[in-house]
Amino acid sequence: MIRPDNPLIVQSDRSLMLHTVRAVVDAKGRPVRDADGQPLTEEHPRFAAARDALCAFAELEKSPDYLHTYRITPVSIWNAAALGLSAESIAHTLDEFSCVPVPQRVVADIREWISRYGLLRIERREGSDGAARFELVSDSPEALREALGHESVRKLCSSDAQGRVWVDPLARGSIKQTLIKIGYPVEDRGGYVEGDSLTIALRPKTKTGRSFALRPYQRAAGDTFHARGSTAGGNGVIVLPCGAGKTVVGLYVMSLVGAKTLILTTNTVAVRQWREEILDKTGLAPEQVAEYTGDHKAVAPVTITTYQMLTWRRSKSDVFEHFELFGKENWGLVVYDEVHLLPAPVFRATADLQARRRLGLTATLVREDGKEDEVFCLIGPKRYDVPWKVLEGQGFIATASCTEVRVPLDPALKPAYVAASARNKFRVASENPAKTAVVESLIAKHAGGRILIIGQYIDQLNALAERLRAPLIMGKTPSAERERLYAAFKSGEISVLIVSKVGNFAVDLPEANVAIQISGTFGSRQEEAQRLGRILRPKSDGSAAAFYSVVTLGSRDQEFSEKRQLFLTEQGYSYEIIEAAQLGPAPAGEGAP
DNA sequence: TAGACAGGAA
DNA sequence: TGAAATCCTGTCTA
Repeated sequence: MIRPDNPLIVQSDRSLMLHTVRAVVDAKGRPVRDADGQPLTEEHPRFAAARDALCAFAELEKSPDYLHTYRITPVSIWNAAALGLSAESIAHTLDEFSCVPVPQRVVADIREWISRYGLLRIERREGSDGAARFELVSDSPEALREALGHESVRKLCSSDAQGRVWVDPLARGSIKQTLIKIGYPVEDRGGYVEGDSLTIALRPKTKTGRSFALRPYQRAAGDTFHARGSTAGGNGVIVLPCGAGKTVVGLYVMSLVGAKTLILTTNTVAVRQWREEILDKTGLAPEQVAEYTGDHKAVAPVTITTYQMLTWRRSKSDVFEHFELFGKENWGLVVYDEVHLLPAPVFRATADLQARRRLGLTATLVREDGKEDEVFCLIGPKRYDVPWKVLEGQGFIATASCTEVRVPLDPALKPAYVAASARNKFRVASENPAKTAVVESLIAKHAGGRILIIGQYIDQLNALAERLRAPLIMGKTPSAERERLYAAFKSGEISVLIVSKVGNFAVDLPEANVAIQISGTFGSRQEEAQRLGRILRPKSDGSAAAFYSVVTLGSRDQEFSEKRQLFLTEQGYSYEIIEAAQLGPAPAGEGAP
């Protein structure tokens, strides 16, 4: 059936095209034109509903102004299957929003993939000697035969005289990795070792005396993950926006599991923050919570460490000396903070950890290295997520407007840009000095606000710092100096702070309400999300936050900027695009030497 | 024993 | 695609 009022087109290559706008028509169905004779458009009335429905099983690929492109992939479908979506409900959603018939091929693919989820299962069998054995089973003999047809699978298991297939307990992870590569996401019902028990109680009041209660979505996320009585519970990933309290979800899951816990984070600042949160919000005593880092290698019932610590090697050919931490205690739960950054060697270690409960926490499942399938089979499927806009609506994160400001390339740089090799063009465009005037205009526009300026290149940031006479924090800045500047920013003593990539991680500046991005990593979607996250803490006066991305018009800078925006577009943020000229000239004298 | 800093790694 | 930041360990100083 053709329904021209619908916004979606499903193509047979499994890409989805979603119209964001439609033409405005008069009573007779003729397009309405503006004064210049251009057809008028309005937001498509079904766009928002379609976007929210699609994000459950498709990944946003491109998001130019009028037409968003999604893609359906096996992993996106399997994550949906793990959340309980059926092929019928997905097909129904596609059909509901589609303006032309949905290709049967696509529906058939979705059916095929969904049917493969859980087709192969790992089941636990108690041996006569009481030891657990793991059997690879399937309701479909052909599927099992096909899987065993692969040499790489056969290596990891053994068949007995009855034709039953036993998985080597140490290969429980690697066989799942192997099978997902050939299109069989295994459902692991092998269960978990309980680990040494440890009572972890959440306090009704924090140590600092503030009342503390789980937010509804935090409780729901933890409960869904834990889901007692189900062998499916106990592993998987919880996806929540920056600033939505992922640590608290971690604490809640720890209290539900009630066992010794190993927590892996990205850096030492995060290690300390986790420890403080645990001591502040649970009944655990300081000696029960240890930090295992370069400074201080302690192991306790709850131990927090970094990925880098675990993956450290004396030399390239050497062993990972700190992997033994995984075996130092009888852990009942392993928490992976920022699971989208999990380094490859930790995947290997995690493959051996399939008998432990595993919780991944992240703001986005998307990895720039495309290892989503490894996260899926080794940590687990997505168990819970909340769209950013939903939390915004409930007031848990601040409202934000996103604006992309396009600046022409400084004429003086044109020859350099043209002459630069493809790889250098990006840098030349990123460091476009014409961006300075835009930044000055934006600062003037938001006078009285707390403004963060975020960039990638130290030279560029240095120049800007000098011109604006604003302090700059970068990697080399000693931690004492950093803390002093952060404190001054929080107290309002300084209103403009320039940060390099250090600003991507673990900076808690709840007061910041304006962020201006002047350069960023090639096409990193999650970096953009992190940076917006910096200003999403709810403001005490409930005011909105503003995010600006300053890019050079018609350059590689602009191309990558489009890619960076994908994730936030998926979450329902739209970028208003303006030309630098619309901001008006930079205020005279501002920051002049 | 703590802090500062250099060097290497991914 | 490349630059920057981070972390680790080890050594030196006070």
